[in-house]
Amino acid sequence: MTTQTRKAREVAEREELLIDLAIEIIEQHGFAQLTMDKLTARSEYSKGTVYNHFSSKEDLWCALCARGLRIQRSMFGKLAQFQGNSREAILALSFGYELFTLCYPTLTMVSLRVMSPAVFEKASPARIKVLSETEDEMVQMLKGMIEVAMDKGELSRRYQDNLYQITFAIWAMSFGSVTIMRNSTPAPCLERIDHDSAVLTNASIVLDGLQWQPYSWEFDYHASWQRIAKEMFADELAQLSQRS
Amino acid sequence: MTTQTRKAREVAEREELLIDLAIEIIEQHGFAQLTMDKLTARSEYSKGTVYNHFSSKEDLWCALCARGLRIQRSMFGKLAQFQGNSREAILALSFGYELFTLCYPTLTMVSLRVMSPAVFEKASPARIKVLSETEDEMVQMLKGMIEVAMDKGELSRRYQDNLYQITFAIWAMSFGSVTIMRNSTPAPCLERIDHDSAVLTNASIVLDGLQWQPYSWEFDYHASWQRIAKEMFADELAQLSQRS
DNA sequence: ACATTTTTTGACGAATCGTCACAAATTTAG
DNA sequence: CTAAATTTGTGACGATTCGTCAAAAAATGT
Repeated sequence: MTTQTRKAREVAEREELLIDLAIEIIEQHGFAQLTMDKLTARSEYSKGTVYNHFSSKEDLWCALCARGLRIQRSMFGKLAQFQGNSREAILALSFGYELFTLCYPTLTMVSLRVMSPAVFEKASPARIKVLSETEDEMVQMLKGMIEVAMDKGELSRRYQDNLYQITFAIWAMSFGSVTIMRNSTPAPCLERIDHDSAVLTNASIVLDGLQWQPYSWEFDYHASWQRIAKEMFADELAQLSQRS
Repeated sequence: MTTQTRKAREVAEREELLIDLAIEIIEQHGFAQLTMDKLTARSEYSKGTVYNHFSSKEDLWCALCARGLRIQRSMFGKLAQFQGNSREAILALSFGYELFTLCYPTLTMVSLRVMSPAVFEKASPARIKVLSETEDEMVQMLKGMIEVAMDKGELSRRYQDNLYQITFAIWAMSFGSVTIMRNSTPAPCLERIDHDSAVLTNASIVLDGLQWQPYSWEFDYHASWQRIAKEMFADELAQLSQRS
């Protein structure tokens, strides 16, 4: 079955290439300019071939979204090796998520757009399966950290009956903070908060609320935040500051 | 200047009518089916007239979003009269926001879609101004509650230097929770949490983290949640349960 | 009653989506 | 190695959609 696998690999490679081109289009001309015709024109294939990969425009969006989730997963994997107490490990994840949105604003915006039943209905089932599986892998990583923290006695057992509720709280706060800060309408109140530390502050509030020790007043988590940046993401941050 | 004001009123009324029709279209045929042509066809006016109201499709979206914010503001105003301690008052706001997303899923979806620079760039400045002003009014209400709570000694002064950070934390958590729960891809982990109490739980975590007393273990906020439902939104909830 | 200004109209061009009959390439069979 | 069968790729096409604009209709002022 070598020809089978070779063919399949070629198709997969072409799909990655098409996704790269789609991202290029968005970054150069904006989200609205991503059309199937333009993607076709930029590739060396024809419309029919592009439609062989993506059953619809919405399916293409989901493919972009899946790419974003894959990048996030790899960042999370890297972060899991961070040396520190269990609370710092969670902060590292929040840091990673915010950094992702800064490094890949395009993919972030796409994810936001994709989050709607209307899109899921038009995307292919296979694509949606990949999406939810990748997302779940990350949730499982987070859940693992929570279990470890509880075993070590650093996290209160008050919510032990539904660990998923804890993952949800952390996830919702990170997502909400970043999404409002980066995508919302220019609201006066948003100008009054410190964008650099807002995610750290909000994460700290949640972790304090979960009675996850050491509390924010017992430990210098600002130092942790900076250590995460320096030890885990020196490259990404250098690249980011160079860009702006 | 009676003719002037009469004319202006007629225009405003027609605009509200057009927005009603747009919502009808979305609810009957889905978001993607809302086109300027269809809106024109459903109205008794012509395309040019519709474009006199909404400079572009994006501007129409923002108008829908503004309608949603106006409804939220009126719900918030009603909630501000809720009798209870200062923490319960904040819970009432969270309750109101969740109820809004349940009562008006269409407008909620629109708000999510609108949150992107690409849309704001194509919308008219006047429309955006209305949006950010309405949003700010609600933030100010929230801020007022925070100040009262601090004065009464129910809320720790630890974050008193940037009250907006507190409003942001509460807002981000409510928004994040509701958005992920209602719009996200069907993730396995989401099926494991109790959708009815997730917003209350998450809000409680944040308020505990802010050291907002009485703490969640000192007071029965589930009872408050039900009281808010019964005293403030009996009508809306009855209507809602009847629908499903 | 007539001129001027404002509002409304709908046909139009450009651009987009997704399809499908056909062409090219690849695989299989003899 | 050749021919049939199957898979893969092509791009013209119909159906929609967006936003514009010259011309018509209505409203206003004199």
